Amino acid sequence: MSVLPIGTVMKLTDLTARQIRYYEQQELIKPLRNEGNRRMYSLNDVDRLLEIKDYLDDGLNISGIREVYKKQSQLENERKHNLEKGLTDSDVRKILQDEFLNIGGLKPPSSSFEDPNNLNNLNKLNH
DNA sequence: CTTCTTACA
DNA sequence: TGTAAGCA
Repeated sequence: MSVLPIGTVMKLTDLTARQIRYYEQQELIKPLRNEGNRRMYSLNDVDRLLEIKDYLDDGLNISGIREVYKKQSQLENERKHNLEKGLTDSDVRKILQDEFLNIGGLKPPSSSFEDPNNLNNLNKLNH
């Protein structure tokens, strides 16, 4: 996956080597190293660098961007975790929607809440 | 020639 | 962030 030397990435992102290495220090990207200790970047690294430029333009600082990616991988893990329990994204949305309706007391136990299968899903979700 | 690390008028 | 130095 990682085959691009820093020189190529510089041209592709219009960033200086200094900046690219600095963002690595800040753990915004994690390029691999080849046998000669040279940094090798993937296309995903390039995309991320381009993203970082946009965030910087939007006024975010390094730590702010770090938090964005942190929360991002956080949600990513939750999604995977739910999938492991047999719940698709649409299942989760449906369950969450039913919860709101019932908490508000605006809707008596409906078909969905009395459905054994949905109760089972709720229990899994509240793990 | 390209990249790496370290350091700083 | 830029840039120079000394290696690899």
